[in-house]
Amino acid sequence: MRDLSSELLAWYDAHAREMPWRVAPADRKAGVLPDPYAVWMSEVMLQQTTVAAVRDYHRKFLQIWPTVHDLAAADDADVMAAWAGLGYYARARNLLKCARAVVADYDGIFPETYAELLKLPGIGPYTAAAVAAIAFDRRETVVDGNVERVMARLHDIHAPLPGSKAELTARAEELTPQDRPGDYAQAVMDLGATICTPRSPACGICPWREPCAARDAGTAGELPKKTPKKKTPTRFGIVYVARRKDGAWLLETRPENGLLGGMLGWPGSAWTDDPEPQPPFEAEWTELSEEARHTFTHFHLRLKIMTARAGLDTRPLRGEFLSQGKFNPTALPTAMRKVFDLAHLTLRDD
DNA sequence: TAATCGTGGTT
DNA sequence: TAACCAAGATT
Repeated sequence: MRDLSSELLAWYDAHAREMPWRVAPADRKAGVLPDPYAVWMSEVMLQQTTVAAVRDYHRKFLQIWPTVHDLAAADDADVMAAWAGLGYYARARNLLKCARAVVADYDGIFPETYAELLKLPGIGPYTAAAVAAIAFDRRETVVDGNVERVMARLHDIHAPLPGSKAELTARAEELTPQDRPGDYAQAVMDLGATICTPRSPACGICPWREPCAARDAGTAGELPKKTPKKKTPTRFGIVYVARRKDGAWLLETRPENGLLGGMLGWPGSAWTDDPEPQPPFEAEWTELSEEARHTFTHFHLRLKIMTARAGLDTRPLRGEFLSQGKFNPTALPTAMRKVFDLAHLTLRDD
């Protein structure tokens, strides 16, 4: 039986992608391991998110909060504001919970085992394996979208995801080597990201082209199969953008759970087929000519924007006025940011 | 188990 | 343009 993992590691030694939080294979061979905090941070940010999108956020977080102690002591609102734009905001809430748990329960030292990591907030099967393997070089098997795709092709597995996940995981586990499991984990993912891509895989230059069953069968480009998803519906909503004469904006912190949970946003209606108007205070609300459009994972959203001026004595039913200096539009999630971009000109300073 | 949860880039 | 896709976790 050929040593597939060794062949992939040889490829990785020459072709590893460069990432700020990653220790290059040559340095790892010299005994260097990365900062577990930086690795954990990167893996959480990389959940369903591209490396390109993560880079700047990772740099920013490490600069503002260099250690897990710093992050654990941070204000919730500051962390959510720093995460704004990256999406999947439950990750940011769990990031903070996890940092506080590591400080409180582990004296600020990240646990090294899969089982212990898995107990922490925001750390699931993938991230627990990734941190254990990459930060501590433990023999754990990462199974992300890349690994699923590579295994489906290597073994020419046509059963559709997500049902085939267990089998793909088993195939991945039996390939994980005792030596350099951390580099191996990163190697499979690099392979999937750069060679064994979803469409038009570069089989001609793949280090696993010879043992690859799908390459042999000519089915690589159509794997892995996935059960079809239903198309995304459209929901509607009404948002209210109000500004006080002193320049303050009316905003609210959204509930912890649910869509955009814990993030700053404009008060407004629920997002439904036919939303009910819910002005946050009595006023002459003016409808903006253009609506804000945004697409989430599972629905399209169209927001009608109402604007009004508020008096200094206005007491809103919901939200609170944030002074000009305290309100930073970059702290808004993208959907709310689009509303601001459309509305702020009509409410500009007098 | 299946639905929920963002965003930006690619095809 | 619409669908697809990205180093998934949670409930």
